[in-house]
Amino acid sequence: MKILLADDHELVRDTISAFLGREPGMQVSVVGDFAGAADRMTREGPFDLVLLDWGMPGMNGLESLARARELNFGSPVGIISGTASRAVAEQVLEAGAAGFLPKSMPARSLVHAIRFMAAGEQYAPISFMTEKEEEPENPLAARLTKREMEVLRGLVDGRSNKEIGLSLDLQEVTVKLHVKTLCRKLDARNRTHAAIIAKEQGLL
Amino acid sequence: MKILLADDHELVRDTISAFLGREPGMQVSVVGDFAGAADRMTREGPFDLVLLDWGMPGMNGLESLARARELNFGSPVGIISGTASRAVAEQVLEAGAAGFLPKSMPARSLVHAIRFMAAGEQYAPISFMTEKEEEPENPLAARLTKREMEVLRGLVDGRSNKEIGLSLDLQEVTVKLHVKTLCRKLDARNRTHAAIIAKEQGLL
DNA sequence: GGGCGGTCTATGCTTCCGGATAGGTGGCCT
DNA sequence: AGGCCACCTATCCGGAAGCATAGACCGCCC
Repeated sequence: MKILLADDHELVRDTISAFLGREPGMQVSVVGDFAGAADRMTREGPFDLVLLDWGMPGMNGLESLARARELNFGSPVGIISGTASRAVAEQVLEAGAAGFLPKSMPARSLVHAIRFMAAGEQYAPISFMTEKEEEPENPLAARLTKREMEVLRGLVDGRSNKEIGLSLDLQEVTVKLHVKTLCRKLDARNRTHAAIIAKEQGLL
Repeated sequence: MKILLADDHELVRDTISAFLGREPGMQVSVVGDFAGAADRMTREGPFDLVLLDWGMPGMNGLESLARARELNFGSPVGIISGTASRAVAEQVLEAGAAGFLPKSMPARSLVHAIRFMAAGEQYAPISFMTEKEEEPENPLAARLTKREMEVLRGLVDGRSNKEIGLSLDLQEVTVKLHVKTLCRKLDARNRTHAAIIAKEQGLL
């Protein structure tokens, strides 16, 4: 089974190909960008399965996916990504990708997924496709109440306690209370730190 | 040699650990977030080398790095990242990380790097540290002087004027001056707003 | 030399923040 | 009913932040 793996992270593609190479009958070729993948496909193709990283150089979304499918003579082309959302996954599967492999999936599933895709089936890890259904929620956000979130938004906008109180129809002291609670819950040393942490964690 | 690898991408940590596991004398433990890493270190530590992904859940920049170094009793702690810039690399090395491993490095170098770091040396791939010299300078950053940038970093860390003054060997009043100037240049209404703007613009 | 910008410091003042303490209300659950 | 929790308010205090004004040093450029 001839497989082509395209990923710009050399460390990742090396170790994955080493991992797959131990499987009997698997021959893994690796490249670091889309141009390299296209080149390999035209010269050595078609492959039984081509895996393209969604964020690699030269990779241009669905357009590149379609082009790869042409170059591979219709044989399966799957997408692999470390950051893409479920929406992207649905999009690429809709567009005819052989599968979507988030880098958060376990390695032992990878072999099965690859054989599955090479056999012409469409693959996507169930856990990934379902878990993010309605839970892009931040674990930290769950610990904050509605009021605290409103005050936090004021903090991030750099407003004073008084201003926040006015916009939320609260007394300044009450805002102070929420700010103190926020600092405790976010493990921040003061309002500025809390705002920064909120920004970093994407608590908006 | 006991190694702890913390990365939120299961596929990546599985294949890397499988790759390293073939090396004689290497025992690789893996976890998926910072909390897991902290737990392992307290219960099974110290490790000869701990590798932390820069973007994993619970990972909070230099703060987490420092905490990990404590938990590992001073034994080497390195940073691994797929996206971080050269600036981040320099920052973590400055902060005492055992090394910086971009995921774009070849796997064959990984083993050498690990043995190097476990031996107490500091490692970073030369190619990565030199090639990215071309920095897309922020237009706003050009308007800030060196001192102002230093103070700004203090702001983003949520430190008080007094603390910033101590770390930079300045009087508190002087820090206040720089903060005021920063607010004017960044068009911020106060220190918190300035810190947020700096974060959004990536002025670090 | 003179001007200018970056840097540092000082004094004095008002306002705001952070923290402690002490309550009060209403909703929800057992 | 009692307990818990989110939520709101009040008062007090020390310290920090923010602002203005003023003076000084240095390096650089015209």
